[in-house]
Amino acid sequence: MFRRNPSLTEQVKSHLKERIINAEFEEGRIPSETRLANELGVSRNTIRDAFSRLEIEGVIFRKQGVGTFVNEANLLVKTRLEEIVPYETLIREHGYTPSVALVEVEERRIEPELARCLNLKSGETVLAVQKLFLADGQPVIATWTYLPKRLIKRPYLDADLQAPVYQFLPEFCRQTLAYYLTDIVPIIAPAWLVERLALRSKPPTALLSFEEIGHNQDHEPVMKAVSYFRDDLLRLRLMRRYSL
Amino acid sequence: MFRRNPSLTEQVKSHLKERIINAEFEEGRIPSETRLANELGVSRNTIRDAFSRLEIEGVIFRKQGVGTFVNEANLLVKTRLEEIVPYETLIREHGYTPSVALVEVEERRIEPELARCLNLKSGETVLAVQKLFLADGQPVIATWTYLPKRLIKRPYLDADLQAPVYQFLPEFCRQTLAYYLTDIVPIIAPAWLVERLALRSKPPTALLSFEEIGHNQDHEPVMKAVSYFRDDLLRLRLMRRYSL
DNA sequence: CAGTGGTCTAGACCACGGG
DNA sequence: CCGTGGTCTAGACCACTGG
Repeated sequence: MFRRNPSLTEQVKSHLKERIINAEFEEGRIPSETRLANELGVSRNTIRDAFSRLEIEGVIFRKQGVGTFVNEANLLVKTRLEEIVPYETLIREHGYTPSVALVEVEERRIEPELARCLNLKSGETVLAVQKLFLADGQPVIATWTYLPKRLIKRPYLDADLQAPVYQFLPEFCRQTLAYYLTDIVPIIAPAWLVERLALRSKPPTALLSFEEIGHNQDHEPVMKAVSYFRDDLLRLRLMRRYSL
Repeated sequence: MFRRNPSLTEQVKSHLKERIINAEFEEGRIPSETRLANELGVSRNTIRDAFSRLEIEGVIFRKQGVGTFVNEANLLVKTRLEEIVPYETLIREHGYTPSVALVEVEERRIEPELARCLNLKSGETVLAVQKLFLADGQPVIATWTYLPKRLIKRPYLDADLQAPVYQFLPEFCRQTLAYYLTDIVPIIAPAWLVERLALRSKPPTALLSFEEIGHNQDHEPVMKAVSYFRDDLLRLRLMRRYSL
């Protein structure tokens, strides 16, 4: 039934996810682990691994002695903050058509606070990139990305900067982005943001921002990103559970 | 070496966590899975299960072909939003001594929006409870909890309401809180909050709030909670990763 | 090449929930 | 009681990394 690579577990997982999305399971009840193992021709452990991942994602839940079920509540959750997801995907999952605009690219002498975050010396320069993400043409997320000039190993075009950072970094800096450490910070929208995000409610307006330090696989900080969200259009919603 | 119950996996996990906290592993390198399995007298799968959970929590990371390591970066992260944690614990992990004050308890005729969230009829009443959490005596989190009167099966004292909701619900309502669906919303602090949280910066001040609908194990909404955070004292910081 | 983590199997027993 | 998910084992092979 399945090949190897991607792993059996991963194939079983996406197979089940598809059937869940197509609402193929009556009353949200998923067949038992033993039965699925027989049907799909894999061991029960493989089924369990796939179930575990789906459970972590919130797609299903299990009740000992009863069965495994589709988690309908999860359909309301469009965001999984623990995972890095391109903003285009986030926008699409909220039901809009995403697009990106490169607003501004400039080199800057580094500021002390940034130097501290990225372990840089005070003389260095960074590339500061401002992008704007739109949902159905409406601006919803504004981002600033700060990349130390020193890391850039190959010449690039502005168009290259329009791609997500996690694509730019390996290609032009020989760095792989492993994770962000993210601070969630509420702010009062400054004038330039009111304009950029076309905020219409009368000021002051509160906004969510993410302040993120991106780290490579050696746990060294390689970049900083700050994002501002229009929370009226893109609601950050998540599921919080006991224990898992 | 270990008894059953709690599960071997859980015991191995906390055993390792302790050794990690005590910095017993040189250069953050954790012994190989096979070696740990022999040392602790359990199967390699059990070690792997424990490792997986620690990896999800961000405590360790693994590199295929290399080894398993302590994740130092994780020490900066005090919050795991995906999990429900008592605010007292959150405050303690930020290095303060927590305390709670019950500010106000009142019964209210239900508002239309709340009725919709909790699947209530318009005639019903809810118990509205305001609490204030303090860190070293300073107010840092203000919460409102809304509980349908109808659910409360036993008489209670105000003191009972000072305990976390997930303790009150099973005891007085025969309900178990399974998860929250949480919206993260930035707001401008209204006057009562400026006073309650003793905000000193000149207004307007931006604040983070959580709007949460608590669900029981049958996925029915049973309560609503709104929390307001002083983000200057309690920073919401999290680790965002690729894929896991 | 040797050693590490990643995947998978087959089989065993336990704990829980419902009829 | 039976069927469910929860835990655990022993052993196999693969994929990757570093010397």
